[in-house]
Order: sequence, then structure tokens, then C-alpha cells
Amino acid sequence: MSRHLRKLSSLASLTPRHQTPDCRSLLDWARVVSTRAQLQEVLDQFYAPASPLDDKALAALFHACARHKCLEQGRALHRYMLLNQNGPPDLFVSNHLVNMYAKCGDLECARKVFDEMPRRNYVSWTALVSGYAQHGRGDECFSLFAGILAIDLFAQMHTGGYGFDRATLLGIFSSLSGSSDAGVGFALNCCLQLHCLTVKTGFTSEVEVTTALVKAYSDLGGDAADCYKLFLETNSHKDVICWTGIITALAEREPEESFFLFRQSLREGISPDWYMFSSVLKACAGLMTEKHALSVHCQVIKSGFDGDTVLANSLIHAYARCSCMALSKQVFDLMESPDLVSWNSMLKAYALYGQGKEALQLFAGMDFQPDSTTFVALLSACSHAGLVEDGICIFDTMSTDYGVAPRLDHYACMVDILGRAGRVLEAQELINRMPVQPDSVVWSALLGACRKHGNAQLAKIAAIKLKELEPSKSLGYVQLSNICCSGGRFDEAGLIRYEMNWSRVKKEPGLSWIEIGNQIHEFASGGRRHPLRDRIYAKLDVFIGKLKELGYTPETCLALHDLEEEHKEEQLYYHSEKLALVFATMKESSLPRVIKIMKNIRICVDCHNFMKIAADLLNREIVVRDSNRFHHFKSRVCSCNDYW
DNA sequence: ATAGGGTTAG
Repeated sequence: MSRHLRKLSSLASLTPRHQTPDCRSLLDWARVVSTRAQLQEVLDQFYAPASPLDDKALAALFHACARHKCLEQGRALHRYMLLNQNGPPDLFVSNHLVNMYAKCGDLECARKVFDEMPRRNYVSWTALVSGYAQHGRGDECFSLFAGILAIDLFAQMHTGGYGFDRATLLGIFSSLSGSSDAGVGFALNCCLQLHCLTVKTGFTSEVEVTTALVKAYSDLGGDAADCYKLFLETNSHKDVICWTGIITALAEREPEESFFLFRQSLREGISPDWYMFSSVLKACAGLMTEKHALSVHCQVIKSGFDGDTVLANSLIHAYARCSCMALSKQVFDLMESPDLVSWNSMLKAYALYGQGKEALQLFAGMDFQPDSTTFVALLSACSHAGLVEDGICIFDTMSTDYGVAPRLDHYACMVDILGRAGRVLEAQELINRMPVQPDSVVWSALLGACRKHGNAQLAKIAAIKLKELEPSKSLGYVQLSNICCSGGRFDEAGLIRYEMNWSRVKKEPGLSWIEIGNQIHEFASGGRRHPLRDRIYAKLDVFIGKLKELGYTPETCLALHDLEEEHKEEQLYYHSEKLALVFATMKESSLPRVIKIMKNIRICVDCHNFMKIAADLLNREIVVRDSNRFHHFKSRVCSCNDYW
């Protein structure tokens, strides 16, 4: 018999009818019990005894219900408590009661008990805040959080003692992380203030607190460098959770650094767990290099996680981003229990590579009820593969046959599908009968189509709509689009759109749309007619400026490149793309280097855009061999020059 | 005495 079960049976042999249940042993028991059934067994022992349960026993039982999310048993105990109580409820018991309801997800009841409490302390607040935080009700946390600061923390700090402890901070930080978009600015501000408070009260030395703070900053769109600084300043032992926190925070915005930290954590003796793998795979997806994804995949297998559905889903995505379609498909095919996310990830992978037929084929064999994401993947696959009729058919049947109502994304795909096929009037018609307000993505798709098929009138409408919708976000872009469209220079308008998309894909820190947009706008409105090359150089100059700010001077780039050459086997190719760009701006003097670096870069969708630009810059064709085919990137300079 | 940090499909 296991130790736990022995303990359980010795507890169960207590006779609660004749003695007050021992709170201490109940709490001990609550820790050892591992299933709901065991909980029910002991609850049966203690429930409805001859003499009323005392406060300690009630608290212990609420605690147990909270731990095992037994809402109904907790509710019954609450009713029992109300029937038998004489006098005001005990603060300690009420705190447990609030915690029980909050943990079980009944936030209304938790709030009600909380509001009716004659006296509260920071534990009461913390229990409720954590409840809201865990159930994704970020906005409601704000008022509570404000309440904590105003009523509890401040008052208690004023009287000399700390009005909160680390658990309070953890609760507040995780509630900030879950803020809705509308509250992000406010939450970030709160985060800053709480950070100050955390520093002042010395809680930054607690690894749990800094981990939560890193996540809060990262979730609220705070600076990645600040997150990293926070992580470095954690002076207590950094455990696997703390490392995972920073790897996650950097995964999307700075995948190179994220992956680097993963390797560093391994060197420091951390053994990665499930969470860490899932985070670092996200970074691999951002790195877009087969080597990184493969090396993590190996470690996943070594650690015995290869049967895990979620990790396999991440692998499918990561391999797809590295243009390793065969590996994506292999992971998918080997899965024991693929879920909807697995199917959607595979469909998205095909969409990404314009393999429309394959996507449709996969969809035909899908044994899951498709959802909204499934159709976005399918439609974008059709759009990239030019499968107009298939796309129309899917769009028409998605709500009738599958009960999925088209959303904005689906309409945007449809506009793109029709527009690319030159059916711009149909695309416009579709926009007109959309049940939701079309957004900038929809109008951009139409603008792109108009440019390609030369519909000046419609292009102007689209450009004006874009300006209305995003006056600040893409100011330069829209202005320039308007200028181009009114002058009938659709190629130019399309080019700008292309450039903006390119910069979005790069996600470089500090590279803002407005900045680039304004730069381009200056050129256009200055009345100078720059050929395409100069325009791109101008954009790259901004880009290089940013790289320099980040410490990438041409000299360091050269040194980095030499370093990479030396350590080829150690996967040091993080900086290849950045380097190639820097060298590209050094123009003729470094052409051989540019070509050499570019040949080392794995070809993938995001790289394609870069290659096109590079071909323009070098004014020549670049041929790069991928694992099984040749990619030809031709300079468009000549054709555009003809236009000019 | 109670409360608690990291997670898959852009």
C-alpha cells in the first residue's frame, strides 16, 4: 500500500462525530490526496457530523475543495456553514471560501462572499485577484488591483508593515498578463509602478516574482531588452521555470537570443521540461533554420516527449517555417493522436508554401469538425496556389456545410483570391456585402489587385479607405499609395505595399512602420523621381541605422561573419540575414560576400522577399539551391525601369 | 495558517 493511501486510511478511520476533526491532519491529508474520488471519500467522513464543524475544519475542507476544484462539494459545505453559524463569519474561513469559489471558477460567488465580508485583508484580495487572473478576466482585475493598491497595500505600507507578500504580487502580475487589448496601456503603466514597488520592497530577489514580472512585461508588449535585463538581475537560483519565462518572452521578437538562452540553460545544468520545449520550439519557428528545429526535435525525443501532441504540433509549425515540408508531414503522419490544432497546423504549412492541392487533399481526409482557423488555412492555400474556383467553393460552403460563419480573415482571403485572378469587381462586390466592417487587410488586398490589373478608380477607393482606417499606423504608406494611385502609378503603389509587408515580416526591433513610411513618403513627395534601386537603398539605410543602434556596425558584422565561418558546425548562423543586408548596402565592394552569405541562408517564404530585394540591389539574377530544387530570383529593376 | 512564477495553429 502506498504511503499516501496508508495516510488516507488512517485519516478515514477518525470518528468525526465524537471529536472535532483535526485541522492539521486535514491539511496534511489535503496535500496527499490525489484524486477527486479520494476527496469525496474523506468528505463523506466529515460531512454532517453530530457536532458542528468548527472554523478550522471548515477552512481545511474549503481548502481541499479548492485544490481539487470540487465546486459542488464546496457549495454544500458553504450552505452547511450558513445554516450552522452563529455570529459573524471568521476572516480566515471566509478567505478560504473566497479562494474555493475563485479556484473553482465561480467568480460571481467569490465576489459575493468577498463583498459581504465585514473585514478583509490582503489575503482576501489576493484570493479574488488570483481567481480572476486564472480565469482570464483581466479587465475585472484592474478595479480589484486598484482596490488592493488603494485600500490595502497603501494603508498597510503606511502603518509600517508590508501590505502584501509575494503571493499577492504573483496574483497581480498574472492578472496584468491577461489584460484585454483595450487595457494594455493601463496595465503596462500599472506594471511599471508595481515593478517599482517590487524593487522597493526587495521582492525582485524572489525568482517567482521576477518570472511573473518578465511574463507580464512581455505579454503587454513591453521592451524585450527590459525583460532580459530583469532576468539577468534575478540573483536567486534560476530554475527551469525562470529560464522558460525568458525564452518565451524573447521567442517571438528575438528568436536568436531566445535560442541562445535555451542553449545556455542547458550548459548551466537545466534539464528542459515540457514547457521549455514548447517555448523553444516557438523560437525555432521564428529562426526559420532547419538545424535549430532538428536539434530541439532530437532533444524532445531523447527526453521522451515524442508522443506528445502539443509538442508535435509545435514541431509541425517550426519545420514548416524552416521550409522543411517533408519533416512537417513526417511528424504529422507519425502522431498517435493528432488533434484539431495538428490538422490546422499542417494545413497552414501547405498554405504557407502555396501547396493548395495538397491542402485540399488533406482537408478531404480530415476526421475532425473544422473550425474557423481551418478555413483561413484552406482559403489562404487556395489564394497562394491560384485555385480560384476551389476557393470560391470552400467559401460558399463553409457556413452551409460546416456551420462556420466567415469572419474578417476569410473575407480578406476571398478578396485576395478574386483580386489575384483579376476579378476585381467581384472582389469589390464581396467587400460591399460583408456583414462586418472591412479592415485594412481587406482593402490592401483589393489595392494590390487593382495595381496588378490596372483599375485606377477602384485603387483610389481602396487607398482612401486605408487612410481612413489606419491614419497613424501606416501614414506614409497610405499617403504614398494615394499619390501613386492618383498619378496612375500603380506599380509604385504596389511596391510600397510590398515593402511594408516586408518590414512587417522582419519584425526587427525599433523598426517602425511610420518611420519607414515617412522616409519613403519624403522621396515621393519631394518631386524627385528615384528609380527603384534608390528607394530600396533608402529603406535599407533606415534598417541599417537600426542595426547600428543595436550594435551592428560594419566592422562587427565582418567580425561576426568570420566567426560564423569558423564555427559553421556549431550552428552560429543566427545573424546571416542581418549580415547579408548590411553587406548588401556596402554595394559593389562586398558582392562576393553577399552572395556567399545568401547561399548559406535557408530558403523559406520570408527569405524569398529578401532574395528578391537582393536581386534588385545587385541587379542580377541569383540562383540558390534548396535541398531539392533551384530558386531563381530575378531582378525586377529592368522591368520597372521600363515603366519609369 | 490561507494565496504562487513558465505552455501548441501568427
